[in-house]
Amino acid sequence: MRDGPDISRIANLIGDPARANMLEALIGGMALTATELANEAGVTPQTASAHLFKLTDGGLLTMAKHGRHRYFRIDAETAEVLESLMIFSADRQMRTRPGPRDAAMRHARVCYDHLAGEVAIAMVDSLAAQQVLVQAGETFVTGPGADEFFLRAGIDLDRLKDRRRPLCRACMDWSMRRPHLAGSLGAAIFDLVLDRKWAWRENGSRVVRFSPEGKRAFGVLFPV
Amino acid sequence: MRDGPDISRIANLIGDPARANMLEALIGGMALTATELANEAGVTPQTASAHLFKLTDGGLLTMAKHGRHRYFRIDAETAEVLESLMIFSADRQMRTRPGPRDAAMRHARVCYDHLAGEVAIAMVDSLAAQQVLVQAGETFVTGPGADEFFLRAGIDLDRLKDRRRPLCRACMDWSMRRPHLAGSLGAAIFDLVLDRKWAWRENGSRVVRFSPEGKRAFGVLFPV
DNA sequence: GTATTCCTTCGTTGCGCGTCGAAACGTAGT
DNA sequence: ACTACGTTTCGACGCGCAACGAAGGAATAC
Repeated sequence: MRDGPDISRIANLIGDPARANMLEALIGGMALTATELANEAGVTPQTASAHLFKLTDGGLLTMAKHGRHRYFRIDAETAEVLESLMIFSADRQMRTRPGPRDAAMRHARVCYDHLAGEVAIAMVDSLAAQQVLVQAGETFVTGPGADEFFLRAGIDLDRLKDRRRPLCRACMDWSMRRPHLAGSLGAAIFDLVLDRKWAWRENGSRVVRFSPEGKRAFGVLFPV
Repeated sequence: MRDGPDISRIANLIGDPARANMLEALIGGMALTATELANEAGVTPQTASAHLFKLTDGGLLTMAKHGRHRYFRIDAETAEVLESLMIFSADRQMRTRPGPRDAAMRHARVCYDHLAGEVAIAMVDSLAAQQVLVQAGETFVTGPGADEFFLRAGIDLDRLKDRRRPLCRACMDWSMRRPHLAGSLGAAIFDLVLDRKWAWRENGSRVVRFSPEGKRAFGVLFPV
C-alpha cells in the first residue's frame, strides 16, 4: 500500500509498444490525425482509436476535432517526460544499432518544438563560447553576450520573457548525452531556422534536414 | 517503426502495480530484501521473485546476495526518473485524498538520499535567503554565503566536490511542486540531520520524523 | 440527395502475463 | 545430522487486454 501518486497507471499507458510509438511520433510537436498515428504505430484504425482514447483519458494527449479529422498532440511536459525516459532507456539497453536513418536522427531532429542532436549541441557550444548562455548546474542562464546576439539574430528577448514558460531549459539528449537548449528560447531559435528556410522537417519524421546554404547561414550565426 | 531507444520496455516494467510499488518503496534509498518487497507490493514471494528478476534484468535494480537474503536497491538515476514520473502522474490525476499518513509524507520524507517535502522546501528557501544557494534557472549554484555556512554546519565542501556526482541538483517535488535540493550536497545535509539525531526514518516508510529538539536545531541552521 | 472519407463502437478471438500452490534449492543455525 | 528460513523454479489457472472484422455514426464533397 503505497502513498504518493499512482505512477503505474501512467507508466502502463506508455508501456504498450503501439502507444509508445504514437507518443514518440508526437514528440515531433505537430498534431497528427488518428489514422496517421495508426500508421505510425503499425496497427489498424480501430485499435488506434482505443489506444488514443486511453491516452487522452490519462491526460497524456489532447484532442481537437477539425472537420472529420481528429488531431492529437502532446504538451511540452509530456514530451519532457518521454525524452527523459528515452535517455534512461538508452542507458539500459545496449542496442547499438546505428542504422542509416538513425544517423540523420542523431545529426538533427525535432524535440517537441526545438532542435536536438549534434547540431543542437554545436549550437549550445557556440552560444556558450559567445557568452550568450552560461551553463549553471544543469540549466542555462543568459550571459553578458546575450543582448548583442539577440539583436543580431532578430529575436525579441522581451517578448519571450513574459511567458509562463521558462526562457531557457536544459533538455537532455538521449543520443548525445548532453543537455541542449529547450524552453521558449530554444523554440524561438528553431522557429527562426524554419522561417528562414535554413532547414525543413523530413516528411512525418523527427529528422531535420539542412540545405547547404542553410548550413552555412547557421554556421555564421553559431560559429564553432 | 520508430527509431530511438525502446521506451516501452522500460515503461512496461514500471507499469505493473506490483512492480511500481516495489520501486516506490526502494526510492527510500535503502536496500530491501525480496520478502520485504513482496510485502510492500502485497504479493506472494514467488510472484515478487519473478518481478524482481524482470526489474534487475531491465537494469532498474541491482541485486546483492548477503547470506540467504537478497538485497535489492535502485541507483540515483532510476530514483530520479521515478520521481519525475510521480510529479507527472500527480499532475494528471486528481486523487486529492490527503490521508493522515499522507500529511506526514508531505511534511518530511526521504527522496532516495536527501530530504523532500515541506521541510526540504523551507530549507531551500532558507539557504537562498542566506545566499548559500542561488537558483539559476532550474538548478542551484553556490552563492557568496556558501563558505560561511559550510563552516558553520561542519560540511567539508571540497570533499563533496570531487565526486562524479553533481554537487547541487534540483529535484522536483511531487507534493510541493517546487524543486528541492538533491545532489551530493543534499545528501550530505540529510546525513548530517540523521547523524545528529535531529530526525529519524519511520520504520520502513519514507516518512522522516523530527524530534522537538531536532526541529529546533534544524531551525537554527536553516532560519526562515 | 449519394458517395466518400474519417473515426468510432461492438463483438470476438487469442495471446500474454500476473498470480498462486507445491516443491526444490541454498544458506544459516543448532 | 536435522530444522528453519529465504528464495527460486515449475506448473497451471485465469483474467486482462491488444488486435482485427464488421458495421454504424459523423462530417465533407459532389
